[in-house]
Amino acid sequence: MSDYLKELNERQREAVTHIDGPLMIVAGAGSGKTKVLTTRIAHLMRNGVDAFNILALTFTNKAAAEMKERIEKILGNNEARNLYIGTFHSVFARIMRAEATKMGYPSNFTIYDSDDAKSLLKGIINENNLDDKMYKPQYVAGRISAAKNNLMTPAQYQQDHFIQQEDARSGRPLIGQLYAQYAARCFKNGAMDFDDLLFKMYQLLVNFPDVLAKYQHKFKYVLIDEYQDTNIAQYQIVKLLAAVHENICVVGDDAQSIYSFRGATIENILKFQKDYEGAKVVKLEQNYRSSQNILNVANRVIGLNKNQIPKNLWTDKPEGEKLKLVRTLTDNDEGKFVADAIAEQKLRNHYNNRDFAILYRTNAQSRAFEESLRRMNIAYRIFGGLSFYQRKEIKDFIAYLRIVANPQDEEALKRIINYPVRGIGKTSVERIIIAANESGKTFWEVLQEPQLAGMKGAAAAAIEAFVVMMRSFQAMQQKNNAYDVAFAVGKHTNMVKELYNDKTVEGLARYENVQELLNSIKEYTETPNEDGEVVEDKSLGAYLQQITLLTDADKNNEEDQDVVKLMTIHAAKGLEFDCVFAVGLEENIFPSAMSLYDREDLEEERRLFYVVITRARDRLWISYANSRYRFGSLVQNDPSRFIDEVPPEYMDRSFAGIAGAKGSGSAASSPGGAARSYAPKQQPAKNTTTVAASGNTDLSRIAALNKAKAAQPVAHVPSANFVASDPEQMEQGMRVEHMKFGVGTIIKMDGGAHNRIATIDFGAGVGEKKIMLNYAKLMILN
DNA sequence: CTTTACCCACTTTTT
DNA sequence: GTGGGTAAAG
Repeated sequence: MSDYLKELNERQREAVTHIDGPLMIVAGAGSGKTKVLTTRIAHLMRNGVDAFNILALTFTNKAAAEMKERIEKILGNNEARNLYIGTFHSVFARIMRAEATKMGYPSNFTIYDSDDAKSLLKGIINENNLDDKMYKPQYVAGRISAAKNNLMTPAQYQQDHFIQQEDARSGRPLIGQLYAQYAARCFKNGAMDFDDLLFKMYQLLVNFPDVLAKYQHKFKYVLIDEYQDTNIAQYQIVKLLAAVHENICVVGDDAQSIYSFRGATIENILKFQKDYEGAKVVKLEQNYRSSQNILNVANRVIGLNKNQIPKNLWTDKPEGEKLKLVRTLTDNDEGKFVADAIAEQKLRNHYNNRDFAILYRTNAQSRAFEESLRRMNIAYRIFGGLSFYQRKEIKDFIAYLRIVANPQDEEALKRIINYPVRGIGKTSVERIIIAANESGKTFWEVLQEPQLAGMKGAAAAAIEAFVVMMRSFQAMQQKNNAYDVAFAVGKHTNMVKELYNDKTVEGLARYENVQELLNSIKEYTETPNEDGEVVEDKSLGAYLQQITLLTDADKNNEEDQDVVKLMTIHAAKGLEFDCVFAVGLEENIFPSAMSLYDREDLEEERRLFYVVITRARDRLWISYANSRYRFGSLVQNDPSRFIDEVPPEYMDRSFAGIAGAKGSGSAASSPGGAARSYAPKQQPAKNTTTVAASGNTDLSRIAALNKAKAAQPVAHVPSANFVASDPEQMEQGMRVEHMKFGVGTIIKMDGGAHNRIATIDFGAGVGEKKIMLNYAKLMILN
């Protein structure tokens, strides 16, 4: 085990064996960055540093898990479990859990994900009677997020001239006010959003010197992965934590900085040497991943960017295959082409599914590939997109648990107070919110005394029943574990039963998802604490805080499933694959339409292109479609400008026609294939579409007319003496008159005592209708 | 109060 | 094409 140093090259070893003092590792793509980080941590421990004194921060849970695993492997014991390794967010959440009460938060504080944050913000925008077209929650959330990532309080935001000017110019001068209200409401709800985990952490360290001292002392060695992606808040926190010992090691690659939209600033890595005088700098420039050809392309592409630390990435691997550029007619053809190519490569070069990745710019692009892979019977898995925990049914279920752990959580309450339906509707909720805002009480407190909000009768009774139920769950929490509470919630709210009774396909999936959630909670509570000294917090509160920070990619780490992987390029950073399909290389997609007009933005897109190129070990395809469906309609985009930045000598061009099209070969060999259009087959198609189109307009007009006629109830003029009768008296067989539907016969009665529903046959033209007697006006005729 | 039927906005990228 | 939000009917 002690020969781990032998597996390193000279530069790597230099970085690993540097123990005390600041160290910056500039690690090019595929240069063994993770290996260096993990080996360095193992080396520290070998040299007497206690695992408890090492903090390693990453950006994804996956990276953290991988590091931990690899360190364990090097060390050959389980000392690694005492390390503090995790994402910025999860490590800070863990610390905040211990320290939150100092800041006035409950230790069971809720973590709001972006959906929670947006819905809270939306409510606030409405309360202020602002136009949510102008004040789009997403936009406002973005401004607030940026402020927090720059460590700016609401007061500072409102006093900052530049920002005020910006907001005024964009026609949204009140954002500062919204920020203040949003922050106050989060606090009242006992909740932190993702940005707060950083922002509040910073405030904690600044405002409580004893806390700062404690963690400075604890974390004698600090390591930061992907330093180029840190934002101001992360940068300042790290600076504070490392200030005493200055045993800080950062690893990064400016060429792979792709998170500036999240406030990351490349400045942090560029000024490291100024921040820490005498810092040692090690450059890792040997690439162990990609073939010569792939690397050449990557180097040329990134060379077009102006801002960068000079590097010379090289490899001693063979030249390898050229890149393949593929043009298809449509997005569906692109999907088909990729699936075909995978099938072919598997046969010809003995690859497995797991050796392939399909990488795209936006999550929405996955559909065509899913369909074609499924058709070809190729196993795949999509990473990212909607995470398991963002599904409606899961969020609903978790909302209950959140209230149990933290009754202040208004967002969770609003979410489920009437789900499953229990007769607490919109007006009741509005009243409660108003009462809560006026009295300064929390939503939950108002629920305790619904009379104060002017509630009475059925609504008040429903609220009371709801409160009693929630209290019983909260009482359970004291004695029972998270799973027992969750099980009771599923049972007593009727949620599980309701989903079970929904026999539609989606209903079934929802039911299964909830079962899966319950299972995962069970697993969480039953997994015994690891035998190291670290006693993991198994409470409901800890569970909830943890899962909010989980991404889909983290959920199952069954790495070895033999599946093709589909994900965004962002999600693929740090990963590598034998064969990579970089798809959707079209203007407005990649580079994104949002980045076309700003040099900095465009350079970030180019870095993204660099990232996708450098994911590939052996083979790389680049594809684009002439036209594709976006927002449900067909659009055409030019080929991406990045295609022209690939030196032609490293790239083969081809054209993938429609499946089975004989023209595919000839098109591929024709000159300037990429620019050539596929004309011949389009002539007849054009004709048919025109014919169909003209026919369509008439048809659809007629259909629309018919529909309008049918939808309009047959004009029935109510009798002059029409008086609504008492619904209590209505029974099967009676003849009744309806205000709109006319005269009919009650053929069936159902529904509960207070919600009777009559099925009435109104005869030809109207037919049978189900009428809720409480609301419809009917007159008994007999 | 609840359900349904339209209408619209949505697409960068993530903790 | 989708999912969420709103208006009108039940």
